[in-house]
Amino acid sequence: MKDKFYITTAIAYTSKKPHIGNMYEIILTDAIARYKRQRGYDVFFLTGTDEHGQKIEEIANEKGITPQQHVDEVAKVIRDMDDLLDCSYDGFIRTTDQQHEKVVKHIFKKLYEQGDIYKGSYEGQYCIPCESFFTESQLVNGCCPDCGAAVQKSSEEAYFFKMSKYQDRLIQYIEDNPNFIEPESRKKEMLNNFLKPGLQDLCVSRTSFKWGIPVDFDPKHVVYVWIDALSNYISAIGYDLDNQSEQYKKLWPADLHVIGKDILRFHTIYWPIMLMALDLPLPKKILGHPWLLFGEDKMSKSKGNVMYADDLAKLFGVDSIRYYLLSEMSFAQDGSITPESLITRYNSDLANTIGNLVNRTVTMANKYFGGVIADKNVTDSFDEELKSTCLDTVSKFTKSMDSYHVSDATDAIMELARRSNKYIDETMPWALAKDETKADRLQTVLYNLIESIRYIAVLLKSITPTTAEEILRQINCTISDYDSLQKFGSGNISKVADAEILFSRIDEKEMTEKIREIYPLVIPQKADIEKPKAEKVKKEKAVEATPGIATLIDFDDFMKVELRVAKVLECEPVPKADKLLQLQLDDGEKTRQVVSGIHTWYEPQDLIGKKVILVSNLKPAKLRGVVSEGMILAADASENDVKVLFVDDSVPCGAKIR
RNA sequence: GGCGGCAUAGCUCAGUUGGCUAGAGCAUUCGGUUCAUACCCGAAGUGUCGUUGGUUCAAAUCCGACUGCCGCUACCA
Repeated sequence: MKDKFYITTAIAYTSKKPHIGNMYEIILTDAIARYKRQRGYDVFFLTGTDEHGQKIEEIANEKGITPQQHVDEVAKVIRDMDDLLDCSYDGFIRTTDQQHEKVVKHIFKKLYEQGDIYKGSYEGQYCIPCESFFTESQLVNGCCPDCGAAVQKSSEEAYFFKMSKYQDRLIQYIEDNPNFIEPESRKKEMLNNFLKPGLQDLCVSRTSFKWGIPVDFDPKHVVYVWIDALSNYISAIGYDLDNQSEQYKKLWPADLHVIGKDILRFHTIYWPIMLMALDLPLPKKILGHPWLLFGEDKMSKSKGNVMYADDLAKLFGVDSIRYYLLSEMSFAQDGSITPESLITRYNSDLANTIGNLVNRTVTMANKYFGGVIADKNVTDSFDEELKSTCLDTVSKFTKSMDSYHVSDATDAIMELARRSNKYIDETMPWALAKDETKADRLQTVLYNLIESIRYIAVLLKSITPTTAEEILRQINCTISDYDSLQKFGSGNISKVADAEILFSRIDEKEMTEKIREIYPLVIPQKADIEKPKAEKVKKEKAVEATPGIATLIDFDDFMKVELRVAKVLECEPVPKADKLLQLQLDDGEKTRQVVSGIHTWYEPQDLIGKKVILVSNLKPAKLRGVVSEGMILAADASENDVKVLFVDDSVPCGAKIR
């Protein structure tokens, strides 16, 4: 009986059309799924869409349609894109599916009834586009640190999940299963930043919007994103608390969740804890993949550097896009897409190396023998090397795919293609063709070549499925199972079809123009090319000018900072914080509150009645929930000591310092 | 501030448990070839393997310090 392999992508948020970088995840997952099928696994590949939340509600309102209409539209766009890119998913879940909603309600209720979820209240700054809450200190200029949109203060009744209850069990699990989180560095982040310091309870419901799954027993709440979205992995395969489907019993636990590095925390902490609370086994592995950047920047609409897979597929072909993403993205490091690199990789790898290899070989077979292929067993020393490269390639490919290092696997295929091209030069078929007595040798050479091309085709099945089939068609081969790669010569090929070009070479200038037509901002204009260099020089100069000290600033820059003398009226520690003191200051006009991280060195009585220097025009911020309207100046007296700068008592409060 | 990662040829990166003249792809130059999509093959390369101490018969590879970049995070203000 076949082993099962249950693999998932994260579900895509139905706010807008996904860009090329967003599609990397499902292509990666698809390559792994196809590979596992090739290896004989009974694969179930799940993907889908995350369709709830305030942002969807707002977009629908703006468009004057219902949220359901909106998500129906976008879910279709996403699914069409998946289909276009040949993603061979077996299941497609939408979080608006009735069955999913039912399961989520049940899960929420069960967790509430067993005391893992309790009612409390939530306060924070909420970014609607990102669907996330932020603390004051996370904000950048008072706006969302991710997208830069304005945030709004929200405080509302909410349900919370008691995360801390399970944290020790989870730490234990992660330590017992060292490969649970990959890449390794991400595991350390999770452990050191969240688990070891102690988990905060997680807010799991909202009342500020309606577009979500209502909480059964308290319908003014809707289930907030995590319980809703994460449950898809079990609801999609028929989990339902007390009545679990056969499919669920077969598939769970998942073998691999493929997700973006940005949502690792939710998949490696909250999701496992939810499962523990439900008394279900944990997934076997979470793979946090890197991002595809545009050049060195994150893709975003506002930067104008967004490209879409459907546009690019029209220009380059679906398999070229798949190949590009899979070969360009390494296991743990962010990858990069630019029109130039896309064209270069296409030409050098697909057109010149693989495409040309197939074309020249099949052409020769037709030219010299009318397409007939046979192993006449007239060998030479070159042959053995080619054969062993074929076998080595299989084992390298296998090893890489088994550990999900897909770009290493594509490298292995390219190596074989290069080796095969070299074999042609070594054996010089065109020279053999001139000598009739060498016809058998020539047959053998072509046979070996076609067989090594078969290896390439079979291995390409998971990477570029259409191309793989096309190559097999041209070499007229039906034996393409993975096991047939065990032994060189298993292809049993006797006659090839006509040669047809797989990837025609692209003219760089022409293609660059075509891309510029679609994405005018993506191709840098001449003026922009000089710019980054200039900036770099500038930066270096600034550093040079002031060795060891910060960059020099203008007087005007300094005058932007308003410093005033203020008197400490009251001072007390901030509750639940051991480094923070909360001060009430007289700034000459009014009393203002400042929070300072100096409790380590000062007790309240050391400060009360003293006069200090206040940065009075600092944007207010919240620290540990307490508003701070400015900061007081202190000096790093030594590595581990801080001294507050006190001012002579004769200086009046509010006096300006300059 | 805390935790983690990375610094190798012009560019993008490989370098397994320390071992002979440090590798690949792309780009560059030169040569070869003509079956093929001006393609392929070969050669030339350039490298103080971030800086600096140390361990060792031997270090890009191990340890310490420093510098720079990146990621995560915070009771930084």
